[in-house]
Amino acid sequence: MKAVSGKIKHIRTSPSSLSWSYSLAPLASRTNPRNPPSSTLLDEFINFCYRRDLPRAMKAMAAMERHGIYADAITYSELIKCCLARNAVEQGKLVHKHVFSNGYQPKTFLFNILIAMFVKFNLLEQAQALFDQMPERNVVSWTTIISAYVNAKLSDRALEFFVLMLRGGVLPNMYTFSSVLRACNGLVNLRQLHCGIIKVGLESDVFVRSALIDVYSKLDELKDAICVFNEMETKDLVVWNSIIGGLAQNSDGDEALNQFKRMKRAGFTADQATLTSVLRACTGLALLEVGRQVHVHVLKFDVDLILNNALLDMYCKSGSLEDAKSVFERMVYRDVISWSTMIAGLAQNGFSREALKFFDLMKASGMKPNYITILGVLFACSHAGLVDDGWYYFRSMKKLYGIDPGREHYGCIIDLLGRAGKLDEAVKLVQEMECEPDAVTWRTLLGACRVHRNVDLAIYAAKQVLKLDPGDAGTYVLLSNIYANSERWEDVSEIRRAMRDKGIKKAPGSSWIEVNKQIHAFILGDTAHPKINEINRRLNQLIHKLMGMGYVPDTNFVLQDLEGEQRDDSLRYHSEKLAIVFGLISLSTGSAIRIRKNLRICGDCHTFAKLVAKMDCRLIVIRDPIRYHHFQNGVCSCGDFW
DNA sequence: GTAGGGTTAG
Repeated sequence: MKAVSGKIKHIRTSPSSLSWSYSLAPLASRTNPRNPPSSTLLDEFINFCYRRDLPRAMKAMAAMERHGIYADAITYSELIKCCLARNAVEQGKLVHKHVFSNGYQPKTFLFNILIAMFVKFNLLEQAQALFDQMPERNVVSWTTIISAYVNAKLSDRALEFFVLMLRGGVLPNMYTFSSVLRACNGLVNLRQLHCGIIKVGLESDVFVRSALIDVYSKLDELKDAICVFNEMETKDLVVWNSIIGGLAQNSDGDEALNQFKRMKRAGFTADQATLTSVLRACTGLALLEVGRQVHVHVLKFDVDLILNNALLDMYCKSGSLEDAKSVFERMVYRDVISWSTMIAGLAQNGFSREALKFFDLMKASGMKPNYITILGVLFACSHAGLVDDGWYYFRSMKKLYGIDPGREHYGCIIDLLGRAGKLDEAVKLVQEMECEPDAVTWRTLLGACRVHRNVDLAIYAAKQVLKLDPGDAGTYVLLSNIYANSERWEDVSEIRRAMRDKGIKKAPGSSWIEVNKQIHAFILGDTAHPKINEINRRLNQLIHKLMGMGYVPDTNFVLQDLEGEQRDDSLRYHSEKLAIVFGLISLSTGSAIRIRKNLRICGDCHTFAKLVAKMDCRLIVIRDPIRYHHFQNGVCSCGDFW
């Protein structure tokens, strides 16, 4: 009723319902030129429209049509608002038919309203047909149709209409630009649009700016996004959310959190979108404690599905599955993303059986899995070595769920076969894949060769990786180590030369640990951390103690090592060992040590972590780029299979 | 009558 009170406040002062038609008399002047001079039917119709009485208005409309009586565009727009509010699609279509009955041609305004109605009802074809039928189109007509195509993710079509609009000499406004910006599919047309915006003097509009920030960051042009953001004198919440979201989605979690602090200092209160992005930043950095703080604020928006999904993911990716499960259980609504997040989260953390149990529960609840759900399921199978189950899900996904296996699904099965030592079958699958294998596919096979020490196949797979991804430093190092191990020194120097010529350097192994909501970073053989001397002293003592318990540092890890060429002593100072020791020094007795790494963990650090977890009776969680290791009581959740 | 921000994999 909100809209009604705005429109007819002046005629609702009388409490008597009988006075309605009398009071509405001035509105009858909103008559269509086709109408007879005065009409009770029309008065009634107008009355029902403004009272949002859809059934009676529809009846009155039918009666009017029989008598050839029509209302004005404002009245029809009220009726359409009512149809939209009730999602009354059929009634909306009847209004459209009524307006055009007896060959009447409405003005642009009413055309626009009808087009907008069809768009909101998701009837794009009808909207387009009406648009085509218009004798004259203004900026609103064009913007409505462009924005409809943008929302339908038909960017090319949206851009085509934008060009047609310009050719037709219609000047775009801020509504048009905020829509069409979202259709940008490349930097070139984004820059052109940005110039156009400046030319027509719309660059200071907040809607246009937030769209610009969003599109620049989606195209990975963060510098430009930040530039647009910094130039703004007045920012609103959405603009802040755009920049925080852009940073969080581009793996710049640190900066996203910094901007979030600035936003709060500027006096803004976070809403659902802000918190979702902040959680995503925490997820990327595995900041469990900061994430927990955010959780407190999330409670205000209890039923927000997207926000709760982001919370779930944060807990999963911080290795805290118990928290994830309790959030999941408390969620009022769950969608396919909630389920997929849990399944993938459990699988990545090494709880494959539980992941598959969740998949069964999901199906039992009637939820239909999607492409990503199946990836999580296959990931669970591959990381638990469940060959038969993996094949079953892979072979039945098309039939049971109508999902065609993609490259990533093939990758999971190649991984599964490779880990299980079935390298021949894995190679066969690569050859039979319905899609072209990419660098990731070959790297998966290479990983399996590393585990099973198949030198010839490893060399072949590494060469395929380098053909498709010539800048992959890890593969160069691995290949060089394989050659070194086979004493193929000429090949070794060729690889080194290639790396030198191409300027390829391997990123040093780094680990991060959160202590008191602060992130501490360690790199291989670190000397920069303020407590490094104490860490090294404790590390040496610890290694000595562990060796007494039977620990033998594994220095022969040529086919295993992903940290690079360092051997012997440097093995001692792998970044995760430094981070573990720092955790032992800094965290209270018994509390979990959680570490995030940029490279995959090596065999020696894996053994080390198992022993430390046992000796110190605490949980150690190490997250690498692919999966998670939960070390407890001398064993790892990955079952030494990674 | 037409506009901007948030979730699962890789």
